[in-house]
Formats: sequence, structure tokens, C-alpha cells
Amino acid sequence: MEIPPFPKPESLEAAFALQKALAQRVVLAGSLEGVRRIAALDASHKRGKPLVAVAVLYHLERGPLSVGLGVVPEAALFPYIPGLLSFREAPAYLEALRALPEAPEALLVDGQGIAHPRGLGIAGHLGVHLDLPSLGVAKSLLYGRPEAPLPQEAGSAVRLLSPDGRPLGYAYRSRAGVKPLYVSPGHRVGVEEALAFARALPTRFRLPEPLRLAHLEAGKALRALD
DNA sequence: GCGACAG
DNA sequence: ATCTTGTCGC
Repeated sequence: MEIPPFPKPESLEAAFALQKALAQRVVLAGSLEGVRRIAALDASHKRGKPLVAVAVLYHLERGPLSVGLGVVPEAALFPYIPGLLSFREAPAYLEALRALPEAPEALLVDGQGIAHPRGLGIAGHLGVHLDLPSLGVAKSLLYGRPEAPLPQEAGSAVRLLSPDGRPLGYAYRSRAGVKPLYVSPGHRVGVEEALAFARALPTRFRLPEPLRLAHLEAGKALRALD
């Protein structure tokens, strides 16, 4: 898998301009039917420590296959600024992906896809950078609003709309009695197809199993640093 | 000017 | 992301 370097923007203006340019490359069409091997991406961080990123190579029928780690020293990190998350975490994710024994067919990312002020959340940024299908599954909302209250039933979903009424993704209740997740396409997948894929993921608790495993591994790896 | 604000 | 005890509930 080709993994180009991820240059750190020299200014906020440059970061915004890059997002706008890359957002134009996003392809909002495609199905993930037939995709079996995905990489689930999540990160853990504590001030004073490096950022630890994890890529779990996960086969939808066989379960987890391997875990890749990416570690970036705090001093090398772009600051966390809402809307600019990819500049902080993507370099670590690329490192984690390089550590995998084989390339995934798609990316499942903890964060937004197109449900983002400039249409390029971290899922889309990584998808375009690697030319891979990707979707974002976020635990909270950054941009857009659900068009109606989300029913309590497991599996229910309501569209997420931009301020001007464009569909960005879905608020999605993965299990009864849990807070919603926010699903949006990153790259090379449609809005409906992204939701269909999320719904088909094995889900024992709130997070789809691949992301939950990535979350657990990231926390474990961070603790193991000291 | 006042909020909102992924991880 | 992390800081944090008990507490409600399956």
C-alpha cells in the first residue's frame, strides 16, 4: 500500500486551504458491499506523553487479524483545534497503517467524514490521502444537526443535515439505551452506503467491535509507555 | 459580539 | 484525549 508522508501545515491558513482543496476530491458514491478486510483507527493520548494511534486490521467474518501502532511525541503534534483534527492524528494513523502486514480494503475511523465544516473530517482526509474508501464514526457531533429526534430502538437512524439542508450522514443508535453515534462517508462511499456498512458491523456494545478493539488497544499501548 | 466546538 | 467515585442497572 502506498503511504505518502503527511506534511505538517506551517500555518492555520495553510491547513484550511488544504482541507478545501482536498474536499473537492472527495467522492461521495460507492458501496462497501463485498469489503471484508478493514482497518479500524483510534487513538489515545495523555498530556506529557506521546500520542498513540492504533490500526486494527479486522476481517468482518474472521475477526481481528493484527494490530499496528503509531507513536508520535507530543512536541511533534499539531495542536488540537476542532475542525483540524486530521492534522494532529493522521500522521500517527499512517504510521500505524504502515505497521500492518497487508493493506485494508477500507478505513473505519473514529471521527467525522463529511460531517465537517469544510467537508473533510479525518476519515475523508485519510481516504483521499490513501485513495481508499473510508467512513467516519464519531461519538459526538461536530457539524450538522439531526433532522428529527433519534428513536430509542437499536439500529434506528435519522439523517444529519448541514445548515443549508444537505444530507451529511446519520445519527445512529447502535444499541438500545446508548448515546448516538454519528456516521458519515469519508471517501468513495455514499451516505446511505456508509450507514448500511455501519449497521452491518458486529456491535456488542456502543461502538462497532473493530473500533472498540482499536480503542482498547490504544489505551493499553499508552499505559505501557511508562 | 456570543456560542459551538470530532479527538 | 484525559482528569475522576460512586452509583444506577442489566
